[in-house]
Amino acid sequence: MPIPSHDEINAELEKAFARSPLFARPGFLIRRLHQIHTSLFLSETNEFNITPVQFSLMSALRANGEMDQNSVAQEIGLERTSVAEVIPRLESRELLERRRSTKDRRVKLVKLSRKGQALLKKMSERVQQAHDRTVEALPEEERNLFLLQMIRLVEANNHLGNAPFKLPDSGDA
Amino acid sequence: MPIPSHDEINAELEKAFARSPLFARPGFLIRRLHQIHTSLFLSETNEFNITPVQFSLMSALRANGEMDQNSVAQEIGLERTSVAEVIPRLESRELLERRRSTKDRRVKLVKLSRKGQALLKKMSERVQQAHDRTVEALPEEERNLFLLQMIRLVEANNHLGNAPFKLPDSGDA
DNA sequence: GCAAATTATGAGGTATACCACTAATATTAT
DNA sequence: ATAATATTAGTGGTATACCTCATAATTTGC
Repeated sequence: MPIPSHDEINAELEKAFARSPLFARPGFLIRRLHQIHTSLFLSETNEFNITPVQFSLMSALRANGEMDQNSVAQEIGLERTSVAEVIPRLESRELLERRRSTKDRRVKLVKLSRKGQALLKKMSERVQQAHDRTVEALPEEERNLFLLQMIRLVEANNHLGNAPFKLPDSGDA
Repeated sequence: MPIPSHDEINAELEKAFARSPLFARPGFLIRRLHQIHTSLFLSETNEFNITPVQFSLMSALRANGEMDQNSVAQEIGLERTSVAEVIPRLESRELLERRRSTKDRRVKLVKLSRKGQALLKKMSERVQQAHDRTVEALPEEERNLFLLQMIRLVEANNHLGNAPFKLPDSGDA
């Protein structure tokens, strides 16, 4: 099945706008997609009691090893102070370890604990499921284009807000 | 300019994944898009001191007239208790009016005040700008397809967004 | 060498977003 | 008629997400 023509797209859009005028607003659709993905993620991984952001943070630590908190924030595109809230929650569950840098005593270095590594591994299949299910309703041949479009939008606007994330190579995540 | 071929899409995707492995995760991209749109919305409309959700709620009231709070929640795809938090904030600014239904004394009916209507009108151009800028980086001929894809995903998973974990038995509805 | 600027982190505040529980009212089932 | 159930709304709790301000440590400018 090919990607639909402009005429088909526009006809479908007209019908959708009739169902709800909110469908004409990208921001509304993005908010709903965010809710939906979060819901899928939590239901897939509920036995582990980990949120999407917590998982992203731990993934970044697995890929980059020990890091200071600002670098963590840049790796996952999250505001510095939000990261400072997430880390203690994971630390109290002994999924992370923290220590003061001896070179720069302002810096707190964070790394994954063995327990954290093990948890990431156990969760990975379920997490992949959650991401897959998020875009499952699109015809397969459209999914990659959709991903690419989201990437374009994120990269084009990465500078906005206080949580730009670092684009240059970041290993695995 | 036509929509790119599958080969072109896949080549671009490979390059993007090399820039950041997080780009392979729909959930990550959606979270970033949500941050980006929120940032655009707030910077476009900062003189009015209204959030995207507050604007959606007021828009629903403009479209539907007086409603009970549950209906408002369903209109904008927001959890009932979140709506119950947003409404008092708008009410205290006299943008909404609330009264008890005489027919069913449990129900609180909400509607836009004149002040609320005027504010919506004054904001509308800026809000449109925020939504436009969110998808501006896509080639024009791809924007409608992108919108339609988001609509498909939202409609296909609409049952998940409002209350994840609520009804373990159904799976539909 | 030392004040000034910068940087890393944290604390307090506001606003979604959701869950679990409660209170009040309405509906139903017997 | 009234006890059981359902519905509407609110409260308190947790977790993003971001802002402003504060604190401590480093770097810089002179």
